[in-house]
Amino acid sequence: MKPQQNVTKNSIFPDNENCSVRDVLSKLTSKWPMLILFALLDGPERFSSLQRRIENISRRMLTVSLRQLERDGYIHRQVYPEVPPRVEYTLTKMGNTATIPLIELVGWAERNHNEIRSCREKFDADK
Amino acid sequence: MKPQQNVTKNSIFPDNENCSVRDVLSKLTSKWPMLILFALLDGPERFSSLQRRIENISRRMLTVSLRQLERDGYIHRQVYPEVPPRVEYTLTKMGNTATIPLIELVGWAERNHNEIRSCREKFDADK
DNA sequence: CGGTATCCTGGCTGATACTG
DNA sequence: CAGTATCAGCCAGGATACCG
Repeated sequence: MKPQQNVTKNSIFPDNENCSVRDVLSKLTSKWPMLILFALLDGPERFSSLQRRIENISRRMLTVSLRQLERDGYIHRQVYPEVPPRVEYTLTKMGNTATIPLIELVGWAERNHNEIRSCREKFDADK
Repeated sequence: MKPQQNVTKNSIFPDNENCSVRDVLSKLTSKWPMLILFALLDGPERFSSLQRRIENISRRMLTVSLRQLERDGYIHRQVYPEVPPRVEYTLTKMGNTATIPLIELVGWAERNHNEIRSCREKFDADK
């Protein structure tokens, strides 16, 4: 479960641009997608409900991010042919497993953001 | 004005701008800082060695990212007053613990990037 | 060697208006 | 309700030149 075999001093990650590790992570951890995955952990959600739960996301960025998550297989988009239209988003199995390491990361951030803040203040004071 | 919060399900993360969870994660997982932390896992590194090991990073972005990591307390910058100058960067204790969930995340990405690629191709073919 | 300073561009992003 | 379309601004990030 090592990140790579580069325990020696090789270069860190290839920068292939075609779904490399860098590519996966950059999309997964960018501003909105991560929050969307978390919002879907409690079960299916509709577009407007997602927008309410994710503070400050614009309709446009919600659309764009949902499309990208769907494209990469993290979420499923179910359209119910009703009037008014209803669309529900759910985590796929892969989307679900992706949240596991993400939750770890969030836990770390919650445990450490106070220390980070104080480091930052100290650094700025010394300048 | 913020919209009323959902009664049943809460909003995901507050967007405080002052070292909140969102703030910590956005800096930690952005393009270069994560790679720098990984490069330092094997021990102290000098500026030029880091630039060699992190493919395609510019001198400028390496400087900027190192400064930010130092400011937030992830790394320590040690200057040796020699000629020519020598500067070594090392992970702090906190920086070290940060890599634990990050490595988990990288492991997930490595295990899943093939499936992500195939999802993506399927999605694009259906359009 | 290990950076700064400066300029500049492309892509991310938000705002607004419109629609099936 | 659940989007699209269009436009404009900003800033992360690259290129280049210079410096202690």
